[in-house]
Order: sequence, then structure tokens, then C-alpha cells
Amino acid sequence: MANKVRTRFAPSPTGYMHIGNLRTALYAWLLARSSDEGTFILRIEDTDQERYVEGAVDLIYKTLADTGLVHDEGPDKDGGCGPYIQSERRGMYKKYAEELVEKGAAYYCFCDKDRLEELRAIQTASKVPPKYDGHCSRLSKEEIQEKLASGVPYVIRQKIPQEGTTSFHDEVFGDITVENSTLDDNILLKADGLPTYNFANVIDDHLMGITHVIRGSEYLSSTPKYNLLYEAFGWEIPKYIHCSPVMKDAQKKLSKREGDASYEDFINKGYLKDAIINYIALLGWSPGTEQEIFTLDELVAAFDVSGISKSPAIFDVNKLNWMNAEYIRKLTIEEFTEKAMPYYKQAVKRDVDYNLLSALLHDRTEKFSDIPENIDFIDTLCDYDTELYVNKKMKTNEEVSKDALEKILPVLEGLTDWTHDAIHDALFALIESLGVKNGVILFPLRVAVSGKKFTPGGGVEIAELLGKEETIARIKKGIEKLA
RNA sequence: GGCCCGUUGGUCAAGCGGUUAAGACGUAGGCCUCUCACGCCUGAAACAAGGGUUCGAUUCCCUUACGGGUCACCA
Repeated sequence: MANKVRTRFAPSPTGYMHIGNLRTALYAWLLARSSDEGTFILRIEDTDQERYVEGAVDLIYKTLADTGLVHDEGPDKDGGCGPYIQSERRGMYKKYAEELVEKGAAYYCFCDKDRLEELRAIQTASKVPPKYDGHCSRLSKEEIQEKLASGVPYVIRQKIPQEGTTSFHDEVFGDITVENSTLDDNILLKADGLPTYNFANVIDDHLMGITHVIRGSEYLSSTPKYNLLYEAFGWEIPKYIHCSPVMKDAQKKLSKREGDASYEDFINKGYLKDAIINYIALLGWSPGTEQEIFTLDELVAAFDVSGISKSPAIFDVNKLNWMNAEYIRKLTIEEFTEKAMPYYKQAVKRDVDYNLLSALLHDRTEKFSDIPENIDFIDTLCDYDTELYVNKKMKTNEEVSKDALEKILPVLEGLTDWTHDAIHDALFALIESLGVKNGVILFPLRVAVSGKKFTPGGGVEIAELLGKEETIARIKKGIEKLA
């Protein structure tokens, strides 16, 4: 490769980081990092002031920093190709549009909106695809000069060849050829002198030396027009890498409305950023091996554009859950406790040993937001049904359970050393002396101290967690209920 | 509607003319076990349809169906 790779991520500051966009950023970052001395550039496309959201740019910085997708150049890191904020580049485009006019690849158009609307109305009525009719491309030099001189508002439109075809190569989709007759003479420079997105993009990418354009497949159909522009300027055409969208289901894209389309949504639900990145890397891309768990560095090493798939990928929260759980299990107890703390504080007021709690939870937690409901029994013992004591497999019923609790009570009351081992040993000694199955004693205990059908950990662990006083109280309560 | 693109189990996907068509998630059953989970074992489950090309098509070509994208002085 002659040139060093330069990729860019060009989000609009709309206030949140869409998962699909984040994936595009990931791929662009990976491509830059996986090549020698590649550069990853952040460009903010804020020309649509109506959609601009305060603080959105900061959110983009924060997300990239959080996830480790660090950019080498951007508004905050000048690399000599600035400005990196499109609205600050607004004056740069006009001369390029005019250059195109000189080269015969574009022309002034003086048609007003009324005429355009009328034209479109006629075309749609006669079921012809709406398209500019090239009216102003046939204006004489004199007519153009005259209108320009008298200050008639104008736009500059791209002049598409009347005949022939235009082809381009996409690294994902292969060679694509379209008839020029299906392409429209789109506006490059608007009446206000500002560029349309399509035009600005080509200019910016060229000026910033972008070698690989990675973007959503919605731009596939306008790429031929971009190529015509590059050719007219005599500029080198970048490599194109179009990515199919991330879908919610077979029909719909992941959308903001559903409330599960943004990176922040997942973070707020207690997903780990590494798990999110890992998961979306595999959504629409395959390393070609059986490896599924990747650190960012491993992704860099494994990434290859040839693994990007053409068809849309449906976002499967089940698999994300699994992957998140995998990442959670890799956390140390200390790390787990730190991440779980907000949820602990939310659910438990009682004084408990958080590390003990974490030890119980860390193999059973898919996402941190699941924690509160799993440990709600710690603060208060609910008014459970004694049906809970009946378990066929444990060979327990209400009677057996009552008996078990009555036997357990004095044993635990007699304990001075309230540790896991002490509780465990005492209880197992009881079990042995009684000659019963473990469950006959332990199952009723677990129910009595938790009041729940399912708990993280067994009776011994929960007793340890609750402390002697509370454990004894709950056992007594159980005996009472069973009386 | 025109143009462009896509289609392997429920989902992500490997495959790139000859395979018993991988693997993962999920799911079903089992083991482990004081519940749940973890872990382990086993199972069910796919080449959209029809034509070609070929000795041989999941793989190449065409048609159909279905899905997506795009047709703005939005990005």
C-alpha cells in the first residue's frame, strides 16, 4: 500500500451515539490501527443546524475515549487538515464548485423552487422517476452571465454525463455499475452558498487525505456521483467500504425510539463497554476463526475488511447478554464490587459485606441492572408462602421443614464464630448426625432466610451474609409460619 | 415505480465447485448441586423457489419471491 491509511468517523452531533454509528467508528478505527501508521480522524458534520444538540460533541468525545477508539486528528487534535468541524469549513467549498463549472462538470442553475416542484409533480404524475430536467445546463454563456450579473439566486448542480455508465469498486460489495441516465444532476452548492452534504463530503474527504471511506450502505447509491466528482477534479478515488445496517428485526433498523439503539442506553442498563464493543464488532463482521471474545488489541490484530458481511445483521440482545456475562465473570471480585456498588446502594440499606455479596453474584449476573431484584431479600424478608418449603427433589414439605428449622436453630444459636466455614461445618455435622440428605436441612434454611424461590447462593452463604442475629430471627419467623 | 444491493438453523455466522454444511448465542434433555446460576455432556434446528452451466452446485449465470437502500437547496 503506497499511502498510509487514513480513515475518518464523521458523526452528526445529534445527542446520542447510535450503535450502528459506533460500529462504523469501530471499523474505521480498526482499519486505521491494523495498518502501519494508520490515522483515525474525527470530523463533526454539523451543517444541519436544526438537528444540532447542545453537548452532543462532548458526548462523542466521551464515548470514543470510553471505548478506547481514540482519534488521532479531530477538532481537539489538529493534524493539519482542519478545521474538523464542518460548519467551520463552510467557506471552503464554493471555489471547488466553481472549479467544477469551469471544467464542465457542473453548471449554474437558476430554477426556483416553484419550477422544481412543478417539474416533480408532472414527473410523479406520469410515473417517471423525479429528476432534474437539465434545463439550466442548456443555458448559453450570455444568459448565465446576465442572470449572474443581475443577481438571480442560483445553485450549482453536478453535470452527469447523458450517456454511458459509471462503475466503482466497493471492498464489501464488489464492482457496481450504474447507467448514468439514472443519476440526477444534484445540487452541489446551495443558494446560500453552502455545500450540500454530498458535495462537502467529497471535498472534505479529499482535503483530509482520507484513503478509506467507511460508511453505511445508504450511501451506496450516491457513490457513483461521488466518483464522477473525484474524476472531474482529477483526484484519487478512495477505497469504499460500505456497511449494511444493524437491524432491530428483519424489517426495522435499530432506532432511537425503541430506546435501545444507543451506546448510552446499554451502559445505563449495566452493560460493560468492552462487551458492547466486542459484540458489535461481531455484528456484521467475522474474523473467520472461532474466536469470539476479543480485546481491542486482539480485534486490531484480527480485523480485515474481507470479513465484513453484505447483509444486514439483526441485533440479538440475548447474545449480548451472554457476552456481557462472560466479561463480568472475568472481572475480579474487587472490580465487580466497584461496578455493582451503585446497584448495591440502591437495593440494600443493611450493613453487609459487599465482597461477600459480590462473590455470590459475580457468576450469576448478566448485567448489573439485574442485581437489585436478586438481592431485595437482604433488607426485608417478604411475607412468603409456606408452599416454598415444599420441594419434591429435596424431599421436603412443610412438616419436614419445620422440623429442620427447629433443629437448625439451636445449632446456629450456639455458634460464636459466624463465618462461612463455621456455619457450614456446624450444619453438616447436624446433617450427619441426623443421617439425612443435605437438602433436607439446607433447603428449608435457604427458604427461611430468603423467603424466595431462587437466590444467589445457598442457605449457608445467605446466613453468613445476613449475620447471626438476622439469620436467627428469620429462622424463628419460619418456624412460626410453619406452625 | 426506476435504479442499486442482499437472502446458510430463531439470531450472529464459517463456507469461496466435490464437506457427515463449522462454531457461537438461544433452545431441549441430562450431569453437578441446599434453590438459582456457573461448569460439563448430549440433542433438535439452515443453504428462499425454479431454471440453466457443469461429471458434480450452498458456491457460477438467469428468472421469480421476499427483504433492505436510494431517488431533497437533509445528513
